[in-house]
Formats: sequence, C-alpha cells, structure tokens
Amino acid sequence: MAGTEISVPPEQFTKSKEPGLITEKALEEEEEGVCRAREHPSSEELEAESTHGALQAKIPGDELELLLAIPEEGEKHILTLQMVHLTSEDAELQDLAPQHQEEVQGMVQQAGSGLQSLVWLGEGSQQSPHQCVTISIQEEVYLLQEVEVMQFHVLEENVTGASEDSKCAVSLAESSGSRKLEKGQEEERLLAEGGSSEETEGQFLLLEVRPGDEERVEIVLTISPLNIEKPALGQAHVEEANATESQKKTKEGKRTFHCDICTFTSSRISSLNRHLKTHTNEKPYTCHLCLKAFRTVTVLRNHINTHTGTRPYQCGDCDMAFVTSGERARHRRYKHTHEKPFKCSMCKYASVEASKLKRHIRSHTGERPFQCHLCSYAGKDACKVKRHMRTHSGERPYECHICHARFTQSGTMKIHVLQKHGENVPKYQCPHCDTVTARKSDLRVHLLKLHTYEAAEMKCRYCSAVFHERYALIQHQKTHKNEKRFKCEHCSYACKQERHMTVHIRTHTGEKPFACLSCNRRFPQKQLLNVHFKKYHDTTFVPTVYKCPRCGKGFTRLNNMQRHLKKCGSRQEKPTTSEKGRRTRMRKPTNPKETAKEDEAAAEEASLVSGEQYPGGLVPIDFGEAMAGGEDPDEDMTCEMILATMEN
DNA sequence: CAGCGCTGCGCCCTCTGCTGGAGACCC
DNA sequence: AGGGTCTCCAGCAGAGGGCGCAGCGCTG
Repeated sequence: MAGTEISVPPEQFTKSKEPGLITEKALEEEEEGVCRAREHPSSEELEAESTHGALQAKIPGDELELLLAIPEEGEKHILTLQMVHLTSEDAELQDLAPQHQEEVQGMVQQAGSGLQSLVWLGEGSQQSPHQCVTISIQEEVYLLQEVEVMQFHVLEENVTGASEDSKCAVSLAESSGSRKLEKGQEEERLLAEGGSSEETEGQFLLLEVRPGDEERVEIVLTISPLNIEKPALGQAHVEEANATESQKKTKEGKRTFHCDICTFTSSRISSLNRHLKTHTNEKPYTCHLCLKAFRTVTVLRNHINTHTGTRPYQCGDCDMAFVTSGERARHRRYKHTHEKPFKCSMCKYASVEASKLKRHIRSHTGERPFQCHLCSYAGKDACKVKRHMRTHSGERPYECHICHARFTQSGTMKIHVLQKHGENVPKYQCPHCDTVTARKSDLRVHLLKLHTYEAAEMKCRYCSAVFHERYALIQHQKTHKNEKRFKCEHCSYACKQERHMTVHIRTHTGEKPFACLSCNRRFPQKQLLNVHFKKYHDTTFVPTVYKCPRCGKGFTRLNNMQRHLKKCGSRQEKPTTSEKGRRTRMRKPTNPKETAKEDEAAAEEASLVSGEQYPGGLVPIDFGEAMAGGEDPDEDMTCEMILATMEN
C-alpha cells in the first residue's frame, strides 16, 4: 500500500477540462519561437489540417517542428504517429539520423501514408542509423490543449510483433500549436541510464525508463510547457525507491501522489488511497444476492441494481433507463443528441466515444494488435479474434429455428432465414438485363462479369460480329440458336449442332471409330455399338416392348407404337412391368425447359428419321434416346430397316 | 467518504462486402 | 458427355453502433 508523493509540475498528468485553460502567456511564449499556437484556426486551415492529418512535421535544417492541428472548441482529435523502422534502404533517414545524433533526440518523420512518426535517436543511433530506437506514438485521444498520456511502443530494428514491443507511456503537454522539440545529449544519456531528462533552451523534456520483464523497458516521456519549472524527476524516483511516503512540494506548493505499483498519480491522497485498493483484492462490500464482492459501496449499489432491475436514470426522450447517469448521458448522445465529439483527423468519421475513434483509427493505420494464437490472423479488436476463433473450433452458435441449420455468424443465419424461409424476399434487379439476384453482392458479380466494358473485342463464335460487353455477345449468339449453321459440304444435310455434323460426315467417309470388344465389329456411332453389345453379348438384356392396347402388337419404340395406334384408333397403353428397367428413358420431363429441349430433339429426330434431308432416304442412326433402344447393330442399315428389325 | 460525471475497456450486435464451393444451365 | 459459365449460398472478415461495467477526477 505504498504510495509515493513526488513533485512534478502541476500541469503534468492533469487534463484540463476546458480548452480555454491554456494560458495566454504560454501561447505567447510559444509564439516566440518554440511553440506557435493559434486560438482558432480558419476554416481553410482546418481543412488543410484535415487533409494532412492532425499534425505535421517539418525539419528545417537541424530543427524539428511538430505542428499540431488545433481543433474547434469541444472537438477531440486523434494524433497518430506511425512506426518507423530504419533500414538500409532508408537513405533519407540515414542521411538524417547522424545529423541529428548530436542535436536531435526526437524527430517527427513524415510517413508516406500521411501519418507521422516520432523517431527517437537513442544511444544506438550513434553507432549506426540502423540501430536507432524508434518510438511510435500509435494513437491517443486528447484535447489538443491538454496534457495527455499517450501509449506507444519502442521498437528496435528487426523486432517484430507488437506484443514484443516495449510499451511506453508518454505525456505530451501543451499540444496546441507547433512545438520545437529541443534535444540534448543529456536526454540521450538519461534515456539510456533510465533517468530523466530535462529540456534544454527552456523546454522541459522528461524521460523515465523503467526496467520491466526480460525484454520490456518502460519509458515515461513527458514533454511539458515551457514555463514549467524543471523538476528533479530522477531524484524523485530515487527517493521513491527509498521512501515511499515521501512528499515533494512544487513551486506552487501543490503535491502529487504517485502509486508505486503503477504510473498512477493524483493530487489527492484520497484518490491515491482509493486507487491503491485496485491493486489489492480488498473488496469489503459483498452483494447479498450473488456474494460477489466490490471495492466501494457505490459499485455494490450499481451491481445490486442490475439484480433488481433498478435503473434510476431514465432517459427523458425514450423509455430507456440506466443504472448510472453516465450511461444515460452516453445513450442520449447515441440516440438523441447525436453529439459526436471525437472526430477523426484523417476522414470525416466522428464518434460518441473515444474508444470508437481509437478503433476507427486502426482502419487507417492497419494496426492489428489482437493476434490469433492458432494462425496468422490478427484483428483490430478482441471481438474479431473471438469471432475468428470459430473458424478453428468449428463452433456454430446460431441455429435456424425453422430448418435447424447452424451458422457461425448471426448475420449469415439472418440472411439464410430471410431468403430460405422468408416471404417477401428482397431481390436485386440488374439495371441492364432481366437478371434478378437474391443478394446485392451477387448482383455486383453479375454486373462485373456480364456488363463490364471489355477493352478486348469478343468475337461471336458463329459470325464475325464483335462485342465489348459479354452480355451483348451472349444475346447476339442466341440469335444463331435456331439456325442450322452446320452444313455438310458433301450433301445438302444441315444441322444445329456440330456433333451431329461430325456423325453425319462419317456416312461419307465410312469412318467407324467404335469397335466391339467381343466380336471386333466396328461402328460409326457409340450408340450403335451399345445396342449391338446388348443385343448380341448381354444375356440380361430385355428389350422394351410397347404393346398396342387394341391389337396387342408389340413395338420396341414408343413413337412407332403411337403411329400404329393412329391406325388402330385406340389409346396408348403403358409399358409392361418388364419394361420398367428402361422406363426412365421415357420419363416425362417436368422442367418446362427440359420439355422444350426434348421436343426439339424429337423434332430433329423426326426430321432425321423421315430422311427428308438425306439423298436416297438413307438415314444415319444417331443421337437421341428415342433411337438408342432400337437400333440394329448393322451400321449399313437404314433407319427404316433397323426399325423393321427391332419391331417384333 | 459518498456521490456525480466522465472515461476506457470489453463485449455483443448489425450491416456490409468479398470469396469460393456447389449445382444448374448452356453449348 | 463434358467443359464453361452463371447463380445461389454459406463462410468469413471489416467496420461501426450500442451498452455494461470498473475506475478515476472532482466536489460537497
């Protein structure tokens, strides 16, 4: 329970609640060359700041200026400084680094993305620019006129992985306006020694290095306003180690109490005492309903309210009520006032909470601090990693209440329920054609594939027409659909499909590519070979018989039986059960498209069977299931001869 | 010291968009 | 019969909204 009171300037670690708290004197001093501050930037300036980020870096000669955008009153901005890894390729840095080794301790490097980085040239930089320690102030939210604590990492060359980085706490004071960061060898020395550094030329710069676990070094870097009295921080920490209850008064007589266990400081001993309880398990207030213990009675009361449902803070604009007034205030900002004081300096995003802005900033920086321990995935917040872990565990926590299908994400299930079981399913109509998709993303794919202008010409496969849009090409090619585009060069035969022509050509060439493995007879068509094999080599083969219901005459082909029926004047009879094995061939298609397709095939077959396009009435036995069941294996027979053979 | 106001962190949720496999369709 | 294309659909991740809760500054 040891708390140490140390003496630090009163502004340090203190957040001013009002931007106006910055003193005119301080502003004047800044104007005098070290820091330049402006009370209210013009709109143009704000726009420029928005464009270039929250702060800009200028390195005029050996001097470094850190330009900070000044927000409008009440706004809070994120300052993001990006990590800089010095490599041998960083010629600019190589040139710069030695130059600043003597004089420059901190510098801000304008990164390519428009983000900024703070490079700390520590002791290592004296040996080689490659060994510079780079300090990246990742992000923090603060009123720009405020003193603020920032988190950043100290990275060494070739050290990868944020978890490996040393964490540092930085306090930046007097952020508004531009600041020239003064440097000195003393700071460098103190950084290395783990002590503190004071400003030179009137600027105070505090460094505090704390040894952590094996690979961690904690550095507390505090940059204070120019008019702040220099503290003896290094001494304070020596005293801290020896006398934990020691106190030091500042020039103004104010005291700061410092927690020995963490970096917490407070100007009130009561706050420190309350804070110290957070380092203990001391929780004297116990909930009588669940036996959970709490540190303060206020926390206990709020907790009990969660049991009882007591929500004393009612929103005046809706029915919502909350346990604490703070929750109500936040709710009102979200739902009613839409006040969003946290504004991103790199885009127009604004949020109710600072943590949301912080999270948003990661979408600019690409930072992914939450690593999956099973794969290389890293998320921008812990929740993403948790969701990602389902891909490893196979967990599917969301179940469709209708079909009980399970899903990894609630959104996926919602889409499923809507589109599989919903009645008013939203559809996405393509503006260029009749295509309707169930999902917007699919419409996008459709537009991309079919309606995107292609620089390369796409040629019609049937004619010389060319197109730059795939959809237009497909529509055009459909106009060729019913053409008998394939014409025999030896006779007047014409057909729609190339494979039909291939078969037909064999009637001219005499080619017989299909040989029977049992008797070595050869056939020009595969179907002829199949029929031959079944009839002469397959003992289990039972030919389909369609009987005329009137006279009982049998037929192997349905259409022949139907033709016979017209003469007999009776109706069609179903095939006998012995024909069941072959019945599937005669199924009536239920799909209208299939029906049309078969009708088309039947029509073509009829055309072929009639021999109207074949000189001498010779018809090649070909294509189509209607023919498959009854052809004679004799490749030289005409269709009529085959039918005559097969029919009874 | 209690209480208020506020902040930060974490969690859960929704919306959105991209991706790739499966199956239907077309040729 | 088989390959190419397209649509459907689930998986998955990015981004952000909203809220619960613990802790801290400040004040009476």
